[in-house]
Amino acid sequence: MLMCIVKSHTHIGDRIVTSLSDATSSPDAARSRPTMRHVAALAGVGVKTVSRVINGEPNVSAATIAKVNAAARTLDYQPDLHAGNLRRADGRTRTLGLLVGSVDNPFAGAVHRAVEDVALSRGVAVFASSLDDDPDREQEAVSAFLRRRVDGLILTTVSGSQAYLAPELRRGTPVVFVDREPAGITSDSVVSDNADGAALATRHLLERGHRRVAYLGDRHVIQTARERRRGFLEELGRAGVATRDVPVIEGLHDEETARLATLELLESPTPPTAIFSSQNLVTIGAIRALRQLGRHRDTALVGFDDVPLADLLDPGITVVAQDPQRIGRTAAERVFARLDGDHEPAARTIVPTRLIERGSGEILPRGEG
Amino acid sequence: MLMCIVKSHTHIGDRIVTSLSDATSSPDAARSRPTMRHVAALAGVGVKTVSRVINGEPNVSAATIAKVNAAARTLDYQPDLHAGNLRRADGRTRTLGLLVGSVDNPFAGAVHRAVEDVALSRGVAVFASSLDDDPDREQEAVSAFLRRRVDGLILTTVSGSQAYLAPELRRGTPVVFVDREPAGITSDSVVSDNADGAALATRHLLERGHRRVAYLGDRHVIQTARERRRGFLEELGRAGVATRDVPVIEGLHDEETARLATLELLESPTPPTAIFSSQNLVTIGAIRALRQLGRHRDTALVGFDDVPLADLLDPGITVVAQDPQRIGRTAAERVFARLDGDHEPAARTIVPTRLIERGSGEILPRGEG
DNA sequence: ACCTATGTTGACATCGTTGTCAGGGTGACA
DNA sequence: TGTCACCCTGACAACGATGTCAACATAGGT
Repeated sequence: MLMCIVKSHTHIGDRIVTSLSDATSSPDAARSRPTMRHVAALAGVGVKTVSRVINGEPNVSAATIAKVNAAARTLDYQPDLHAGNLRRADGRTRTLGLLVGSVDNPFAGAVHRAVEDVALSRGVAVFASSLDDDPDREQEAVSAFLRRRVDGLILTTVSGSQAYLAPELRRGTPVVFVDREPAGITSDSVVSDNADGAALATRHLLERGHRRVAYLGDRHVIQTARERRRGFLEELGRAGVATRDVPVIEGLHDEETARLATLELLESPTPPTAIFSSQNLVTIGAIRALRQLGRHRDTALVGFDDVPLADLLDPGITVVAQDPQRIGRTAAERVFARLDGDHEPAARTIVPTRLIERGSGEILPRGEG
Repeated sequence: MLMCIVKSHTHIGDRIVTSLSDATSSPDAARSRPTMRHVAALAGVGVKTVSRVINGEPNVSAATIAKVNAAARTLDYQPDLHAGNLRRADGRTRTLGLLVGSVDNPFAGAVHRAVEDVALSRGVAVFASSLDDDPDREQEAVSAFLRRRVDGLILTTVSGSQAYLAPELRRGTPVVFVDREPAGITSDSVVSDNADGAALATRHLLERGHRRVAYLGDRHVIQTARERRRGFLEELGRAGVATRDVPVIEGLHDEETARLATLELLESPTPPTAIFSSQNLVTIGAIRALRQLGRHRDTALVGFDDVPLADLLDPGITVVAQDPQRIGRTAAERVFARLDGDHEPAARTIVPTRLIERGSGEILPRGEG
């Protein structure tokens, strides 16, 4: 039982015959990946018919469907999605590119998971990459996504301008910015209300009588970091606190830099009675410093973005929690809405933040506690 | 300035002329994605020459390179990686499929990040999916990866057998199993020594005099859960503890089920003096239950797999930590080694675990503390 | 028996790219 | 001046699939 495949060429009369031994047992056949032509040959039908069966198109007889399916199963045939896409009318790769801060950050993990869930329900696979707040990585990740012809992009960005995406947007590729808003370009975005959340946290501390409140922030290039700083300072201003002497420490991007900065802050001549930390890793660094100096029970702390197990610490960590799950879901839904033909103007979706009181934010200023 | 593209057909003398208006300004041109033909036409060279420039092939004059690059930039041309792959000799998509427990689990996040780092250094993009310990999801995720022709697979699995991957393995696709070992098939795997780690945790508790030690485990279908249970029970056996009355609770898969099971356990007539929880979410659930009943200072707890902020809790949570970062890195390196032609027999790489004492595991049995 | 409507099927061009190959230009050397 | 080698270049087929279209078989109506 020898199976032959005839590849016809355009030159009339010129034919090349490629013979394969029995596809079910020969190592040769097993080594190369079966194509539709192999399935067609084994089933004794044309390739187009195989295509019809694989894609569930109508007008194929039941007997033919059975033959083709049997052949496909025998050969362990897997259609090549990308080859199909080359010719397919809609040109969709059923693939999405997701760029987050870092895939091992809990916030990003939650966003990712939500995006995946929406994508999965539509048979779309997700490329995930970590930004690491590096503009070069941003460029390379986006470029890698586009070279792979993703149907849509969900991006956390850090470079000064995303204008480089303008041509791609014009071609109709949906781009949704998450967590941080884009610059130099207009497109959908899904973000927390950073300034408002920061103001909320700040007001919470002010209401408890704190006047020396310190700000621990991420690098200034990061849009949300600027927003949170703004919300913090504006709230102080509204309360009539002179912002000149307020300790504003920026450029913190991981636990360790945050811990060291907090140590320095607490050991200064006039340490703050309360701290607002503007990011989850910074919050953790601040907690470590407070513990290290035994000051965690007399220095108030409110963090922006929730921290794992924050409720199990003593005191529990009061935070302005974002809703990463909802951010991710909403972003994915926007991408798919665009793919489904939504041509509304670009919209900014603001996902509310929520203050969760757990103890650390309710500590009163020293001398009044 | 009108740019024309001539598509020659095979029929001699039959030519179709497609005219595009100026590609730099017309909305028409901007809407469709530029191909090599567009770039070639604008640069006034052949497509193959464009291909050479884009891929950095040698033997192209400096002047031509400049012309092509200028045209590519003007049109914002992005090569289609998948179209190229169709013809390219090695057939590599520079893409990898990663299946983890859930992308929002900290263990999985760390594995993912490590895989990404290795992949990025080789220009390979990563598809990430969540397994959710659902055999159907496993099948669908693998199938989705294969239809997209990933170069390699890194898989956490849950179905009873991975024999369905045999044909794919025969075709030479590298498959590396992480965290859990495969069944029904032989391929590379990178895992923690689960039985050994569990025994380590158990011994730690036994050495401190505990005799009523409870086991809180994940679902029995999960290979690592079985291994950890085995290590636990074997260590009890070695210490001469009768395993008949040992509370072994299985089937816990999230914080809440673990919390409820722990509550029930602690409220039984003869509660354990120590708990071994075999997974990070289960550990967290157990912590919550212990706190809830105020028993966290008199009931010892050792968890398998580290928990975020475990060192900041009071007491700190003693764990047998895995090294997810190393597991991910090693798995990715194995995939690339296979792709680079390594044909050694399949190997199981065991990444050591490490007991981290933080307090909860050093609590002595009641009446002796 | 004849025509038409409908269902089934496969040949062929095509998607965007790369491999092959052959043709032409240039410079070195005899 | 002729030969040869080398560099540059582009026409063409091919990769694995789908869209188009025409051919054919079958059934139904006259």
